[in-house]
Amino acid sequence: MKNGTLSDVFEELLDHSPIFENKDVLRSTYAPEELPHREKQIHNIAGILVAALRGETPSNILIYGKTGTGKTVCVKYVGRELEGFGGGKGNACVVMYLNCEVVDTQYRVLAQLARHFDKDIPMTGWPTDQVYSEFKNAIDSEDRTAIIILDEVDKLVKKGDEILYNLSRINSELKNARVSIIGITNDLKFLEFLDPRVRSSLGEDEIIFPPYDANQLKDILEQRSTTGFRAGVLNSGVISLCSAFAASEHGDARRALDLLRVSGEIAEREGAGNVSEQHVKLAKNKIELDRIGEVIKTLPTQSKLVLYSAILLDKMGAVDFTTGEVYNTYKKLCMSVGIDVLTQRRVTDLISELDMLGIINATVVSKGRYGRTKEISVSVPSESTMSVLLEDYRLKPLEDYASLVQTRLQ
DNA sequence: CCTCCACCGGAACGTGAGGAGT
DNA sequence: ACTCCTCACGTTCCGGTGGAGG
Repeated sequence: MKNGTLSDVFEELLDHSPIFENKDVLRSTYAPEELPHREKQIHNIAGILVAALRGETPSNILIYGKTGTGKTVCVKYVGRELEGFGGGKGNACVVMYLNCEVVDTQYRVLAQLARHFDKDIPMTGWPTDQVYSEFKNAIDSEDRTAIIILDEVDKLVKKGDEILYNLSRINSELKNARVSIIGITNDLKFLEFLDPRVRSSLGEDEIIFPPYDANQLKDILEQRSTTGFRAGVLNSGVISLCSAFAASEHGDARRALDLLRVSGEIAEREGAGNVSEQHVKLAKNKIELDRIGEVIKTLPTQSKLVLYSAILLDKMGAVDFTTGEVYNTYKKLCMSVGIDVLTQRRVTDLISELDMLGIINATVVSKGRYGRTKEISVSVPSESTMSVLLEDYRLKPLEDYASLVQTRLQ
């Protein structure tokens, strides 16, 4: 009987999410039919790529823009349309998308491209030349235009720009097919590191994607929310608030969408019938906390110890404490963990770094007769931060220490 | 008004890892 | 295999300082 009721619950939740109609729409990876405020850029790209439909070689394109400005989604969109259109008109177009953060070497890029034409290329073992000619033959076997999209192309260049050089010259070795390259990057300085020959050929055309402003973000969120959420669950100010938060950062649409989706998730978990501005604030907090947690996890051990000392002091009831106090507890911690003790000079630097990251608050104050120091307070929740810190195996011995403080408090 | 605390923070230097060049 | 260079991380040394208390 119990099982029966439980599966009813699953059934209920599966079929009728009270909040979401289709959550995938609210992910930044989803490609919608319409891309608001990118008409100009899409038009530009299409204008360049249309040459492919006439059987000519389109110019290579370099696309700039910060994260979350819609570069990838726009290029993919134009690519899809082009492929579909070209098939109907008899001028075949092949669009290949590669994310260079994943495929980050010459060999892998070529192998991936060749596999697109159903070639069997082993993960490793072949000489790169052979993979190159395999790809060349495959592509040249028909009269067609191939468009290669290299996303995050700056990642590829870090390991040598030979591949870009080869690809940009491949047209002179082909008889039937034509190749054009679209590079996408968010690193504006990346061109400087490039071989001049590659630079001029890759950057025949350049398109810039500016960040979105709050109103544009609002349009994007509104458009997605109509299919993403059930009708009427969003309170009136929710979308404005999400876009305002995201716009005040970098105009990052990815952030805005995350914020909206997480707000919905929180509302859903609460069992609320609709999403309120309060949920957005909670979501902003959650996202921020996740970010901070990530930062803390990747801190160097010494910084973790310093932070741990600060949290201990905080838990012992001190509201503000000084560099000296932190340093003293830090020294004790180092002893009990068996890690070298750094000098106070160095620790002040670490404290400043933690301050910069927004994990602690440190301001210099003068206490007159009693010297001049930094007043420090912790600005993250101590319990959860402590457990994140204890995940580090080098800090394991401190678990006892933590419970010791706990008992002393009682 | 002067003193003097308890630290701040700049400068120069040491060290070892990792990359480029040859 | 070798040197050379850079870079991050730390140390040593030390001049500097806001303001409570005398």
